[in-house]
Amino acid sequence: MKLTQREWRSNCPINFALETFGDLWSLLIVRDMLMYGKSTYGEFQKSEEGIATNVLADRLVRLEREGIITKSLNESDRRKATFRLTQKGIDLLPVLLEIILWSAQHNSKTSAPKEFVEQIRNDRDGLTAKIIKELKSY
Amino acid sequence: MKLTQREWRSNCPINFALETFGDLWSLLIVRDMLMYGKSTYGEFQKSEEGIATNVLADRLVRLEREGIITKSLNESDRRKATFRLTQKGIDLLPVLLEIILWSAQHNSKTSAPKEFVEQIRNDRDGLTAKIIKELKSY
DNA sequence: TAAACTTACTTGCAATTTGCAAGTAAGTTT
DNA sequence: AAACTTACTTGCAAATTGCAAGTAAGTTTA
Repeated sequence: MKLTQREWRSNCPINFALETFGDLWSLLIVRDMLMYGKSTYGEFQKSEEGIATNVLADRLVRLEREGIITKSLNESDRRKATFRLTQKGIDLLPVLLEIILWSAQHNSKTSAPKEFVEQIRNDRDGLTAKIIKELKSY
Repeated sequence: MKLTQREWRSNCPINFALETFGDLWSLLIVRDMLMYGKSTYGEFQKSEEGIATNVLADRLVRLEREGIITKSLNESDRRKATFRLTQKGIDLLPVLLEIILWSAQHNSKTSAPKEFVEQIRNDRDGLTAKIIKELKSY
């Protein structure tokens, strides 16, 4: 019965991740939530990279399906949904931090602040705790 | 003059990475090279995920263009090219390790060996040094 | 030495995804 | 009530993906 059974290309952990968020946009949404506290469709759409409306809608649906975010109604404005990271989503922070380090090393035009990069290197745990604390305060 | 100037959606480090390897296949190739010492087209093609021939060819060209791998002729069999990771490619190891940790946590069917996951957690530097040493011995 | 085999792609094609921009329905503000 | 805002949806063309056959170059075998 294939109705609810998802096929995986392999059980390799790298492949699992790629099948979960291996596209040009998903991690940008996670970034916006983890780093900038964004939580609505309109906020994500305003990001500099300029995601298309249909792709944004699609990715939010996917990320919710993958258990990385949850979607709830905004009570003060019922046109809006509020998206929040699950623990599974928050657990992507170390991945993002390593990606930032890699990019800072290899992209001469990176907008990653030097102090931020140094902090990832020198106080990973402190920074992680700070980001998560800020996240929970939104 | 736009001939050699590449347009980036933004200078954000996450975006830089996604524009470099944000697809379903690129990191699988890097995995095969870092973890399994694969170095030829045929070896990559045999991976369990079953990449299409045209996509594999395309990704190898891209990874080379991005400076993550280099391609050289195999002198003992001139039909084959040998691909090797550059330092930029090797520097993706910490990203891969964090992805493995994340997946091990969130994929109940992961094929990542428990001892390997424990080693990532307990001796990151030792493991990194070991993988790189093995890499250079291929 | 020629035939058979292997290797790394290339090609043809259909399905799917992406990106642009206009459209739409529901909700809020004026 | 009209105007505006929000979150999508839609139409469409271009790009990408995946399947599988095809092709050229190189190697092995008889």
